[in-house]
Amino acid sequence: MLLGTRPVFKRREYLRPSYTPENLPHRDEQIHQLARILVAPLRGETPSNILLYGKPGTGKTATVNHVVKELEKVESRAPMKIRVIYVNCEVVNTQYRILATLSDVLLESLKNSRGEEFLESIDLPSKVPRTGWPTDEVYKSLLRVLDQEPQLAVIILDEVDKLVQKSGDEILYHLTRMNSSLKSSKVSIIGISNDTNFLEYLDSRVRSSLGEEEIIFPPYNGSQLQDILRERAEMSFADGVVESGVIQLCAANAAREHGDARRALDLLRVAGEMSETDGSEKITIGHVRKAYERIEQDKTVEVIKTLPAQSKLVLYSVVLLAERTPKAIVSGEVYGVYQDLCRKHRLDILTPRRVGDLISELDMLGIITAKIVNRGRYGRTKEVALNVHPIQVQAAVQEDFSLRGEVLQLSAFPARS
DNA sequence: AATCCACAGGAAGCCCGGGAAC
DNA sequence: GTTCCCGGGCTTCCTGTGGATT
Repeated sequence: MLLGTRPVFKRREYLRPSYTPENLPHRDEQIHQLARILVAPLRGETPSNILLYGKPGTGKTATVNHVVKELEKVESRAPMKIRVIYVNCEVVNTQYRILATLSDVLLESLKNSRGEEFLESIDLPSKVPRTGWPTDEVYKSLLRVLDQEPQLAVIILDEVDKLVQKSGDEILYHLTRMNSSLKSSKVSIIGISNDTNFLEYLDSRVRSSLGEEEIIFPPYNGSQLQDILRERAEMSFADGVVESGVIQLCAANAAREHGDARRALDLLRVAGEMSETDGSEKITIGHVRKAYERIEQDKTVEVIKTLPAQSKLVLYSVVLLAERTPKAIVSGEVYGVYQDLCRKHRLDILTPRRVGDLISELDMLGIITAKIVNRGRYGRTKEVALNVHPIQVQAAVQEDFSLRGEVLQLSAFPARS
């Protein structure tokens, strides 16, 4: 930031995805629904399991966090303890580890309130080992800890769809039926899913118990996104720095992308950062455009970075050829350069067959375009064109490929005839 | 009309790591 | 612990393609 320039940001963190706002515009209905369901067991009713679903960035996690905070505020007046356990199933993604995580959290809090000796006296460990126990043993100990003191355990399973994809729905079956095995405590499961068709993958018994209550989060539309952005902009930026039209543009962009509020907020934040590096005192529509490009670019670099080494090499071969010649690039040439690269870096050389598949995969990802052409006498082949800027590829490939400072020179390859 | 280039892309099977079952 | 099974990455082998060339 330049000296003497007024800072654009007041509190940048309010625009970060990790921040949960006090106020969630256009989610009142969902908040009330969720709160109503969660409060019921405190009045003695059997808790329901809840499934929340909606596209990414529609405020599912934020809503849950919000309601949970409210719930914890009223805990002192509630007839039983309220324990909220959050599990992100993308990280903790096996049956065993989920059960172990849940047990550990509960054991920890029991240890804090009653002391370690108490745990020993009733033959409970202070921690479930990361591996080693039979799964049903962990399950039994979870039930026992829960019943040590009357409590309402709210188990939040974020990204459950990922869990089911990876480990099946058995764990959900057990979790949703825990209430019938508990004497004094109650359990409420909240599943959060990005996948709207998620329920269809489930066993019918699980489906009916997890989907007892469903809350749907529709995508935000343009004007709703504007409301959200305006509120956050107010909190994050200095007064009057956001030029008119900026909010609208950010909202419109995100509305096109399935009403993803996270995307919209990112866009606004990056636009702010853009104006900051410009040394500007205002955030303009131009900054939003730049921010958009930047985010798109970062996305492709990210995709390339996560490619397997061999694919990177193939892609890099295309880049080298594209820089070398304006002519159409043909798969055979790509393979030639690829071989050279492999030899140079002492990597195994894959067969042309496999490299052909890798080229197709890159095509699917949109990084390159490959189309089949018949060149008569000169055979049938694939013409390959690069869809991203060579610089982006270099940035992504060279970093972790450990090209060991040995920058690949174009001159290292013989000119093609 | 026949030929032939330079591959595309299907089928089958190998190899290996990881998880489940015994 | 061992065995079994599965899936993904990869190779080998193969057949197919269609227009420029002969």
